[in-house]
Amino acid sequence: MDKYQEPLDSLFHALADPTRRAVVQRLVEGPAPVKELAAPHDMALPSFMKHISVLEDAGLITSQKQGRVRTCRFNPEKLAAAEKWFEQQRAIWASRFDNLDNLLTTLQGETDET
Amino acid sequence: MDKYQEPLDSLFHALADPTRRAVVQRLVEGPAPVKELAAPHDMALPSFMKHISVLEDAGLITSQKQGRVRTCRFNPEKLAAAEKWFEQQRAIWASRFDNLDNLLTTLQGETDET
DNA sequence: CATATACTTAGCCGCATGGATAAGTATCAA
DNA sequence: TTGATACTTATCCATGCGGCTAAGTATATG
Repeated sequence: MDKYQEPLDSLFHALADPTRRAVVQRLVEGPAPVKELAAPHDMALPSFMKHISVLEDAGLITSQKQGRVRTCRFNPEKLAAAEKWFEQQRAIWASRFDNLDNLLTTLQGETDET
Repeated sequence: MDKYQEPLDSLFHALADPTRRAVVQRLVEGPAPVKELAAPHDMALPSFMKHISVLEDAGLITSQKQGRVRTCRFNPEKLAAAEKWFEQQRAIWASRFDNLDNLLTTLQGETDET
């Protein structure tokens, strides 16, 4: 049983960590071996490898091993899926005044306080 | 001590759950009371309220109480911050062939296998 | 062949998360 | 003023997460 049924779950979970976002930010500039990726992070290697696994399971990166060295690469497809979700929400939000009912309830709400 | 020092941490964490994304998707269409938001989700109210708190702490939504009813609204600012991060990564990725070194190491890598 | 390198596997730990129930509070409706 | 409604607070529980160490494996390098 996978924990994340929906792809966006694992995707956003993977991005909800500064170490993992830093790895992605490094890999969009080009591929790198695990050792190089791990260097800036003050953390034991097995701990760091878990982050790599999370990113790989989410589909944000791929990796292959040659000899002793595992090289990681960024995979742009999944990021696009996330961006798509954002754009959909933004589009609906932008069209929220398309009918008068919405406009009225919104204006009403804006006169309230907590 | 907050768990998430960086705003993107709490933001992506908040979005890494289908219940919470569904709430956001509902709220981009307009404000709604907690009871209405909770209705589609087969979950006890206190459990659901935790999701609302997570979204509010992340800054994705706001809420105010009038009488017995707490009304929730979408807040677009934080979503924009996330979108900005995505765009930055996409921009760097798009410019990865700007120098020959990157191109060569990439072409080299594409002939490998796992 | 011996040693260093680059992971990999296994197991442990404390805290956070996502769910639950039970009981409390405040407001509105009859 | 009684009762229903809409949360709220408190507490509990199982699981997951992010870190650790210790030990193992496989591949260069001297």
